[in-house]
Amino acid sequence: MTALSPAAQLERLRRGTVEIVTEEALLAKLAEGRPLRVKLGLDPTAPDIHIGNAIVLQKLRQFQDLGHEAVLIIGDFTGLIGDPSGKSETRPSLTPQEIERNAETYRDQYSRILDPNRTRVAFNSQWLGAMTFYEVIKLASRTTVHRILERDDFAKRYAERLPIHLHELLYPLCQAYDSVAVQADVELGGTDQKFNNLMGRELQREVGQAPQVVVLTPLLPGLDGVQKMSKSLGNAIGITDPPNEMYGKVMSLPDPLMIPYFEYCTLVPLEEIRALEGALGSGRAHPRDAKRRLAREITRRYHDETAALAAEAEFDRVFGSRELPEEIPDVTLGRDRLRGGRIRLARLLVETGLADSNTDARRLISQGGVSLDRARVHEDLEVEVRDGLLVQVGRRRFARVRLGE
RNA sequence: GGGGAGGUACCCAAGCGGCCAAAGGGGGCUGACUGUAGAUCAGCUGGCGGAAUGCCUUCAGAGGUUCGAAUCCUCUCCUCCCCA
Repeated sequence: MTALSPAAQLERLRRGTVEIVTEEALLAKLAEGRPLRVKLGLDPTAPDIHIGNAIVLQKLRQFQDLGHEAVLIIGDFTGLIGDPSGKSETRPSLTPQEIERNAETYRDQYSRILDPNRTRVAFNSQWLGAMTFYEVIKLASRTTVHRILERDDFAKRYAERLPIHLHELLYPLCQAYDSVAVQADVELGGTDQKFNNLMGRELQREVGQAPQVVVLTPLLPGLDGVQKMSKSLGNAIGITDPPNEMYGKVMSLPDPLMIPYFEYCTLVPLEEIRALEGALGSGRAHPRDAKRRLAREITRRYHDETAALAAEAEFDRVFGSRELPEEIPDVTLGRDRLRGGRIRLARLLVETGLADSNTDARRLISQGGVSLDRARVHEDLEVEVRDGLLVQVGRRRFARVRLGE
């Protein structure tokens, strides 16, 4: 256990959270002087962590560093039933083999942030799948429809007369039951999990357990600046993204997102962030420079200083002075694709994967987005292909042609 | 069980017999400019085709009416509302 006093621990844990229900309760639990069991529920889909869900994982890591115990709950059972969010598609059912295989993947992925030696991974099918229908009904009797409909996404869908499937109403209960099953002292989650986590408190109280403390972390807006970061929305920065991509994605953030990103995704001291915010507001700081720093900080956090600086240099080269990137992917082109060493340009773009279809390729050409060996080509003509030909689409997609057999 | 309203491209949403590959918005892509892949402005945004008033696929699914259907009819699946 840490030598830190309960108050000092609370002080640390509070940072970067939106709400703790309640701080008094957390303080009391910390004062018990035992390792607390901190629960975090995760989606059962393939784990691809982005810097948004990394926020809550980092909070969990902090608990670990203070000597507490992390329990990751993979919602394989809840995920198997269907879709709780209403928006996304019904999830594909996972076979037991897939679940088994995922167990390893989860450990591997999450150990990038968590301390693997202090992390327990559990699948909720273990207890939820074992329940009899009788037990399910008994569980359901612990709450009321009105209570469940208070959850804002249900309330909203109800008001808008959008479909709400019966089993979706059971989701909060399932998740709450997870807390009962592992006897959680604390449950972490994004602010969108507030209702479910609070339900855990209530259910624990119902069955005679001490109610868990709920710690809520902010949801990070995605690259579009509107929706929350999510891999499926294509607005995410993955923590395993290569440095160049990570740096570039940060640079593409809308300006107003810089401050929240500094706050949630970097270790820059709060006072410094406030100062920067003020400087930006008064025009004393240049937004581009602030964003460069942000991109460096984030890239450094998931890679290292060297990689961050290299990514910055690369970014300046390609987008600032519009020079060639350091590495250009080779694309092998079979000689059988050529006619007398030549090929129609649109075909070449498709063959090299720079365009989705012939029509797409033509579109790009006519819009002036295509260059061969740095020279713009405006017409879809037959072009001479030699080994090493540089094909470019837009500012950031390159391919070096390698002639194969 | 009865009655009513709906299911349109990546998303939202118009269209309600030909002028519909299908308005508009979002998203995406390209260009200009710049402070970056930010902001702004402009263009593009099913596929095949050198091109065409050309061909193919698409308006929940399957049939049908018609010279011609996203648009009309029948059945099926799905959603919402009202009544029971």
